[in-house]
Amino acid sequence: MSVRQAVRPGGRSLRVQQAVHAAVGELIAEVGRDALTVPQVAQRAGVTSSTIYRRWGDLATLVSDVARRSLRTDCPIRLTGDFATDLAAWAEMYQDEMDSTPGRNMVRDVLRGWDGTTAACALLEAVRPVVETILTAAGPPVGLSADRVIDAVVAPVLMRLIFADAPLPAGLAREAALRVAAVARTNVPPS
Amino acid sequence: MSVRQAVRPGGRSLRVQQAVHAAVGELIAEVGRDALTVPQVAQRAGVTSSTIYRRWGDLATLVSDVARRSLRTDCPIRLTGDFATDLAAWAEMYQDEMDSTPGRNMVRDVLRGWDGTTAACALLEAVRPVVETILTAAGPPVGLSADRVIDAVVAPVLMRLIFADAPLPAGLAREAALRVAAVARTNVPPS
DNA sequence: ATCCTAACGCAAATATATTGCTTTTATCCC
DNA sequence: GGGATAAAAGCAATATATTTGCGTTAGGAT
Repeated sequence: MSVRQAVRPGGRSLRVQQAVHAAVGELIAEVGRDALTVPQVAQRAGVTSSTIYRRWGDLATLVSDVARRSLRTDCPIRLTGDFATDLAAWAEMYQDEMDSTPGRNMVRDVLRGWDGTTAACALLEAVRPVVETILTAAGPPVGLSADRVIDAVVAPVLMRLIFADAPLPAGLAREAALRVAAVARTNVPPS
Repeated sequence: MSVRQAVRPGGRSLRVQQAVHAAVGELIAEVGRDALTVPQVAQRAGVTSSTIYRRWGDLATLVSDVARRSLRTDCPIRLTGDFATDLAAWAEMYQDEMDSTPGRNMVRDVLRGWDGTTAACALLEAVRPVVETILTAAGPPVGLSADRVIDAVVAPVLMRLIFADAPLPAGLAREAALRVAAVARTNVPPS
């Protein structure tokens, strides 16, 4: 039921993994996630169903596995060194990226493969290094940890994406970023 | 695939619903969520599998449906009228309730039944009236909406519950509540 | 009381998931 | 290179779950 990281990282195992991942991507585009089945993926990838079941456990885990790999972890923001500016710019980009059709699909797919007990997924871990980069570039504001920033900026986006009925308000993440930056500034002893 | 609210709210339909819900609760306690199957639930409830498939669509939707009903929506906090005090007290209670085994299971079950497109679920809607009650009892602080409070207090709890590896830090929600209350205070013109 | 039909039961047909055993083939070690 | 080893894949039989057509039951309305 759990994804085994392929003990053998090359050769046939790798080819099978690539073929299966590609098949999932193609078929989701063709028939949609809801009509996707394991036997279908197996046939398209040229493997047997039992291979998929043994390696991934079930369809949700497989799709979740594929979805995770579409996460971008880099920070395509030009850093100015000004904390409020940098964080706001990144926050805006983050919200746009998550609140898109592929972004929402990815969140949905990752959650469907979640087993509920172990660590949820890489969704947050992909975000932390970026936030830390922005923090250190700014040198970093008093009393602000990456955790605090993620709680303030990322959490509302994810929460509303999943649980809220209404679409995300424009500027939600950007304003949260500016707010948390402003609070940090008030904590700085006024020289 | 979607939960049809029983068009007939009484009689046999109601009895079937109650029997099925009870069976789900019992069997989850006995064999665990992961070993639960539709035929098993059907047998325990004294109905046929096709009844369950036709009415709920699949197991995840059924379990999600049951989980939603275990949400408590009332506010068991004695309101003092002081915003910071009341919100902090509720936040602490909320975190404790969500960060328990039944709380985490509920979140997990609700998400597993999520179809990813429509409104996620009642998890947030159950919280909003409570926050609004606290806000109005305090009369309400300048520049603070229920949304803002939920973003600040509830979002980090839910996000970490789902996506974070580490256990919830003690006092996470309480401190977030105090922080948002403090910010609100600074917005009030100093009489 | 009688009609209407949503909801259920039954059972057959289909689809999906699991598993024991065999075969292939990376990888390791000489 | 060449052989030993075991992980990973294939195959096929089996078990389990899901879907579906059709007849039946019983709320709820007239």
